[in-house]
Amino acid sequence: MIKTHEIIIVDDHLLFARSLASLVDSYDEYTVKYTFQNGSELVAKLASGMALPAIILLDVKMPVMDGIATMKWLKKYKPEAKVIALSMEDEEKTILNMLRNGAKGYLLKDIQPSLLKKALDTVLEQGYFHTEKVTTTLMKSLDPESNSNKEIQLKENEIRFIKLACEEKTYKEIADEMFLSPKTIDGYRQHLFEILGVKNRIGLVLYAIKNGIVEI
Amino acid sequence: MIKTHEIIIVDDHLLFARSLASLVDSYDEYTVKYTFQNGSELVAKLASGMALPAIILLDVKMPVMDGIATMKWLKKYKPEAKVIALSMEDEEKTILNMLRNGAKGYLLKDIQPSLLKKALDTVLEQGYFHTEKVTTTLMKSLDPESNSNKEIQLKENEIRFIKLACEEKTYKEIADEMFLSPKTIDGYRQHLFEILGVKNRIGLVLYAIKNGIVEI
DNA sequence: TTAAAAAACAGGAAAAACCCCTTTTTAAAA
DNA sequence: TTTTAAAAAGGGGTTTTTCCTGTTTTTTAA
Repeated sequence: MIKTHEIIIVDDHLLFARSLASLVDSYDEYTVKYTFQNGSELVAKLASGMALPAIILLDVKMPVMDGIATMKWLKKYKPEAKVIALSMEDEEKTILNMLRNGAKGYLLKDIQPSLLKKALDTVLEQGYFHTEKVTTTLMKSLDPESNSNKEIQLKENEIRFIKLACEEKTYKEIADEMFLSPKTIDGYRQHLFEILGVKNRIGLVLYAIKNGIVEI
Repeated sequence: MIKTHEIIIVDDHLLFARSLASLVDSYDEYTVKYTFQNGSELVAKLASGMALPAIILLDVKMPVMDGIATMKWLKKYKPEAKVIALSMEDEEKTILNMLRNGAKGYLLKDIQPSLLKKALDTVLEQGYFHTEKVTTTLMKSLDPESNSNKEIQLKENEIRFIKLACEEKTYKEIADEMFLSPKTIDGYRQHLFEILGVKNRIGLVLYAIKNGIVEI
């Protein structure tokens, strides 16, 4: 009797999710148990007692509850979960963020399908799987020369401010909307310029977009 | 004997392409003949005499030769091709562009997989298939009231200016870089604010990003 | 060639953004 | 309870952006 490993897929693009399920199901050793459209659905199920599958294939970019948020939850409540992150982008920061939160592997969606199979097998056998690309990124991040290694932690209000700053509003209007003094807003602005290394509001907007703080 | 219709999939994300193939192959009536990673590969094959498949599933956003470029080629050399566009984004402009170039259907990748089956069936039977979303977009674009129908044509210099405005530069610096008077730059600014319907430079930057004038 | 349109340029002024430095309030730690 | 640190608010200033109303120059087309 062949033992099949259960897989859960989390991806907001249903067509992709189901297609991927179809592919995974075509492997004898694996069977897709569920597909979810976002992290919340997965978390809800796990929280209500569902057993962990052998592997979770987790999309990074999702609305509602994205890959990173989901990883953080899993790290806290289900640290033994084996997660392979799936992503369109190869942004260094995102990759590191997922790995730092316990992802066992990171696959770009443009890989050869055979690599998925290999990734699944390897994660089960060895506990992790990383492509050349990810390994390189990892190495680079460990390089002390590379200064870009410290994660910037933004406060709740700062994020609220940034989001509003990415609209066509004046600081005065933002202050009103946040029920704060314009001077406080000015303080946020100044502080953010400093820690993010930007020169003006344009830089702030670009930072916000590049780092997924705002959707456009 | 069941007759199966041949499908070709074009998508740079191999994992998605193969997964989708797996899903399509699971339908009795359809079989995937090829998967290509970009428009060029498809075009090359067609140009060298390959017969058209029943339906082409064509990703919109691809490197090398994207969906729109591919549609333009097909419109010219293989106008009888039945193409269903696949896309992540529901940007009105892109949808219209694909349809204008002869796509028979436009599916967002977050649809229910069952809808794909329906789309394939319908395109074969009726020649086209459109979801509610696309129909609405179409209607809106035909509505003469909707002013958003006239494509905004930007001048060379305006585009140069916009690109620089998306960096952390002052208008003075931009003027220097373009060898123009700051007053001319101010004229560009004012004119662009008007025709693009934005209130300030932030709006301009957002417009530029949304419309692919700048890469971020 | 000439009239019209578009592009470049300007003066002046208000509004907004940006900057530095201080004080008050709040929250947490010793 | 006192000390400390951070968040919020303020004072007062410079620079940049934005806006309005023009003129001059260049380009386009009749």
